[in-house]
Amino acid sequence: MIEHHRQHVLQAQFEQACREKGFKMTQQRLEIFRELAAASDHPAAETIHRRLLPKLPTLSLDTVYRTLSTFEHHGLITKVDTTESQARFEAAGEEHHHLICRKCGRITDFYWQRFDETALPPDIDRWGRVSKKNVTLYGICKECEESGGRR
Amino acid sequence: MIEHHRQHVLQAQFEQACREKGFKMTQQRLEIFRELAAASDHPAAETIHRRLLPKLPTLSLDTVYRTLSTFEHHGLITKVDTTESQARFEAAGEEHHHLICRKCGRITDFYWQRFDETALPPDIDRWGRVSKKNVTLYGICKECEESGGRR
DNA sequence: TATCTAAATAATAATTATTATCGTTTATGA
DNA sequence: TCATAAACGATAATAATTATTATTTAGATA
Ligand SMILES: [Mn+2]
Ligand SMILES: [Mn+2]
Ligand SMILES: [Zn+2]
Ligand SMILES: [Zn+2]
Repeated sequence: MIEHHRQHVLQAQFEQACREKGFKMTQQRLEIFRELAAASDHPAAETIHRRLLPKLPTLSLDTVYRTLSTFEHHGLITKVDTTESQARFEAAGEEHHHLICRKCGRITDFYWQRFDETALPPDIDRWGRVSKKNVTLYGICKECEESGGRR
Repeated sequence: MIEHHRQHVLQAQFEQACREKGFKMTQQRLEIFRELAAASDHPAAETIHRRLLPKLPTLSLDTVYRTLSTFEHHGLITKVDTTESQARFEAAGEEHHHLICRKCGRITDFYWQRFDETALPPDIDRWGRVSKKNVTLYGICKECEESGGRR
């Protein structure tokens, strides 16, 4: 099936990345990467750990943290800007931005090409060199507006 | 002097806010608020505590945390979006945005009226109601570029 | 394919950031 | 001044993350 094929391609790409970056391709790393590539909800380390336990029953939470840290340092994934205490992660991909619901805490992607193409205010140059620009919108999502909210 | 007068006005405004919100005006709260209103570096709770100890030697770190939480719930201050583990705070003021240096970690304000006035992408409406929009720019500041960095 | 070794893992302990508990102090209103 | 609920400080507890270490394993080599 298509899904099956996609998995295969993803795995090949990941193996390639490991070879390039010079780190070992382990089952744990592959599954953590897969999980993050498939997720759209910017999971925390604990969430990833919980989701993978059925498939990798011996996986330690520490390994999840270590692996996420490794991936981040090599640019395969990024941490999301939040005001929460738990770090939230996502696979590095196309430039995009985030909507955060103040009630349920869900973090949703959105794309905004007009913004991506807009030049920064000129005085930014005096500050230094900018390499990434993020927009975060806070508000209340439709689901929470209608019901009374908490995830 | 002018500085002295400003302090006085600030204190009056703060006392007013306490009365309105219905919470007690204590020395601790006043000093924490003052410190945050004067700071431009988005200090963490511990930083505020350290700065106030000379003036309030019995101030507990716990009180700083509790007070910041109170202020935040009443909209007097806000947490800053970061990927750090420590929460960083600022007094609520004019709409503005942040530059974060990847090397030294300093968070600098910048203003961008063009952005503030720009309409959001239309499909955002389907998500819900947005009440705040933040831009965060990541990069390397001039100081770090020139020297070798770390705060 | 069997062997070797540095890197990675899991278990555990430690650290860091934040919040809760509780007895004492204090701001505020009668 | 007095009463009282709110806030404080000391301390303990919890939550999130990182360090330590003995064991396992990916990947290189013979
Ligand atoms: Mn995202
Ligand atoms: Mn700011
Ligand atoms: Zn919501
Ligand atoms: Zn810097």
